Amino acid sequence: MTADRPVLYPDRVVRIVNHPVTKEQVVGEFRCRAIQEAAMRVVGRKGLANATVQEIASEAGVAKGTVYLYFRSREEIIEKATQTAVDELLARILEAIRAGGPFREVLERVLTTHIGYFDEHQDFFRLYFAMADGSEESRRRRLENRRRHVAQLAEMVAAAAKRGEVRAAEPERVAVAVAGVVREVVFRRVDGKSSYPLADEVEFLADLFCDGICAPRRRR
Amino acid sequence: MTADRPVLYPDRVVRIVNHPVTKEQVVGEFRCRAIQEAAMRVVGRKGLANATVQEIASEAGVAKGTVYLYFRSREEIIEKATQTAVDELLARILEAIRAGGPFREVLERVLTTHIGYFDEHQDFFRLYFAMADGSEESRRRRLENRRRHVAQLAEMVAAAAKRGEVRAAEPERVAVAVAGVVREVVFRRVDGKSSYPLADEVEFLADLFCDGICAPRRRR
Amino acid sequence: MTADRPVLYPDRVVRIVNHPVTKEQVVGEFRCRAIQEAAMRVVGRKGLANATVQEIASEAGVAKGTVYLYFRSREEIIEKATQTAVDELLARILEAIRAGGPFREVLERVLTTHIGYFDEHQDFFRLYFAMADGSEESRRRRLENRRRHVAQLAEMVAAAAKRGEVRAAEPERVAVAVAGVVREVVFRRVDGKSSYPLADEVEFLADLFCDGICAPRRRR
Amino acid sequence: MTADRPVLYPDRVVRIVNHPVTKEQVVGEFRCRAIQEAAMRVVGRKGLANATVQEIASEAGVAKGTVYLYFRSREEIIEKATQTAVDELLARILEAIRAGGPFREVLERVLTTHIGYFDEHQDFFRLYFAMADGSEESRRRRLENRRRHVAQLAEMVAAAAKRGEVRAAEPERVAVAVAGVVREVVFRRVDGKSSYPLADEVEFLADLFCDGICAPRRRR
DNA sequence: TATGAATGAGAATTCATTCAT
DNA sequence: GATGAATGAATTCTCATTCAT
Repeated sequence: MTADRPVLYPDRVVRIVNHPVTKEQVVGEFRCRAIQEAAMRVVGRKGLANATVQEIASEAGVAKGTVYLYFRSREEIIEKATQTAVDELLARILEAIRAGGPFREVLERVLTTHIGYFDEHQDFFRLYFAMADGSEESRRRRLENRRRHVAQLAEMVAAAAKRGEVRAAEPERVAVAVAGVVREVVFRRVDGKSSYPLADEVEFLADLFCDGICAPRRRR
Repeated sequence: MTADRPVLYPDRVVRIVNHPVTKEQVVGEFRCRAIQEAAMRVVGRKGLANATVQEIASEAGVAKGTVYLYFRSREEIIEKATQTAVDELLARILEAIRAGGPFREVLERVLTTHIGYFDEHQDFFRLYFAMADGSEESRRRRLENRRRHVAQLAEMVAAAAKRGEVRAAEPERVAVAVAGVVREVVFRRVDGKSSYPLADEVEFLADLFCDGICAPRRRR
Repeated sequence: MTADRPVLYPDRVVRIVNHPVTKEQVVGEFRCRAIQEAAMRVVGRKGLANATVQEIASEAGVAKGTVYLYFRSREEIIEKATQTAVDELLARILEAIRAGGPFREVLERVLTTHIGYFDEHQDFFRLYFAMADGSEESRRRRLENRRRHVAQLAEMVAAAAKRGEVRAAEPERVAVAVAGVVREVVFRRVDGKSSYPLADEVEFLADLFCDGICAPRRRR
Repeated sequence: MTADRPVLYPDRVVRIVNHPVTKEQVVGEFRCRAIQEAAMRVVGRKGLANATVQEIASEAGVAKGTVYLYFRSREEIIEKATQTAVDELLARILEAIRAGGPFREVLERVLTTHIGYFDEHQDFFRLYFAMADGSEESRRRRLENRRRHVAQLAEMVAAAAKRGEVRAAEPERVAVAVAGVVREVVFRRVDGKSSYPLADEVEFLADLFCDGICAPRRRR
């Protein structure tokens, strides 16, 4: 998990299989991953519109034609690469939520996870934040991801509301706000405009969401 | 000011001139505006990368070549269209800030202005929020607009802090948060995912930023 | 006849007309000439392929549309401009030939006239020497001009042969050689590669054609 | 070596290699050559300005895009095609000069080589004699070729002068004259205006340059 | 399977020509 | 007549995708 080569899949994958995995499958999965990661690095460098299949292939160390053995089209590469990384990100956030604890603690863990993920996988953010320039299908997928993301955050808020830790009203809207703020903060961090330590960033945002800015600081 | 045809310039323009404006100038300005607006609609429909000069021209009701009488390149169309609208948006937000009053009131006015602007000019949001894949110049311009936007919001917060209405700390970070939340909310509104009345949306966000979500609702 | 503005027509034109020339005709001819001269200057500056109608029009001080009142197409402008200048050049050479005298004298006069014409009308040479990139018609015209040119020179040689001043054989081939050498010399002069005084250039070439390079210099 | 398909490279290429040439290299070189030759034929037919990449590609029997696998731009095709052929031509002329012998003999060999080359590669002459309308770089290249050509001829004259075979004065100017005459003669031959046998053409020109036209024919 | 040469649809841009004013 | 805005055909170049080896 170096900064140089984002790993799209969870670090440890437990395979529960009863028939052996053929070498072809292993190689195939390895290629898929390599191409997706290459796509991300290229998009990170050049932007979505300027990421050519040729450059992605070169970056992945394969020939251009090979890419089409694993993906049907350029769009599919982008799509799958995004999806793989989003799934990973949302899985981590979910984990952070499920770990439980007081709301403030959970919120901080979620923010840390989220912002930290982008600190680590800077190449990914261009993909994640690109407006849907692609097909209708692609657009739909992005919206669905957004929905899942908001739903997770809303679950976190709703749970806290049930416990009486936060005002009960409209967890989804709060979730939207959190997502928006994180996006903007990540943008500034990746773009080099801001370089607060992660913990500091998280504390500031947790304060903001918990207490607003009108009240005097309550804790810590 | 229909949704169909965003107007890029202030609604009422008072011309104080003593020498008449030639017809050519008027036609020229009209064409420029028509092309910019067409560009916005096409980008709104197809996304930035898929907006071709041909389609922009058709949308504007002119031939492809005509576009190049008014703009040097596709990039310039996009650039100018974005800039015209951003200038207009930021001018309105600034006005909302300068009108003064208690923080909560100012904040609500700003949110209303901002979100309302995008409600009115839905086509514009893809341009405003697009990652800049283009030239270095284009990238710089976008960052500069972002900077201006945040600076305005920060000024609002700083003024309130001076008056003791909000916690003094770090107006710029608050500004970034506000910008992020508004972006996300606008995205959902334009995308049809959310249809709260504008006033409701504003009140919710104002509450959030003023009091956070941990305290019980304080006012209203 | 300034270097700045080559005049395509003989300096003094004696009109033998019995009905008055209307103002329209005068203006018309003036415009025609202005446009042709402009075309030459532009071609001289930019090359044939890069000389646009717009730039020719601007150079001539008229609007683009006006050009089409006097010429049917860009090609016709180029065609006519070339033709006018070629006619002028050939007329001068003919004059130089017709003035008579010993061969050597006539040859020198012709060379002086020819090379001198291009020294004066440097803009013209690009047109004159351009290979026929245009239509079949245009190609034919150029060949015809070449033929006339060679025929004139051949007449000069033939006359001298008749007088026994030069070897009788094949005046046309000699004429071709003279035309070729002049073209090359002019090219170098205009291109700035060579800057011998005109008289010197002429003397060298006259020596070459009269005596070859094997014999010792005979005269002067 | 048909008139239909000028061969840009020397007829017999002796490859002294100890590692095998890959098939890719061979195919690549073949394509390069095919495209260059196609370019020449198209320029020969349509003129430099009217030779489009599409037509060159079709003539070469490949798709438009293929051309760009081997050349960076239309200009480069033209440039390289010209250069390859010019290098070949000048190499042959140099060989003719270096073979030595009495001036008259060398001159005849050079003229035979030069005119003969264009008799064989008629398509090439439009490229060789075209004015350079293109980039500064392209212009420079053409001048440099011209310079090399003249320098070679001048060397020939200078050597003869040293041996006392010709008047010593100004070999370069003589060289320019020779170049000019050859150009013109080639032009007429290619254009179908003249169809003297090559040997006859050469003898006539050799006579002209050696003895001029005033003296009675001295030899043969 | 892997390759990368070949393809050709499609994009931006230019400019000769037309035509309403 | 004169103008210059408008047009759109034509051109160069790119790049996703295919396919023979």
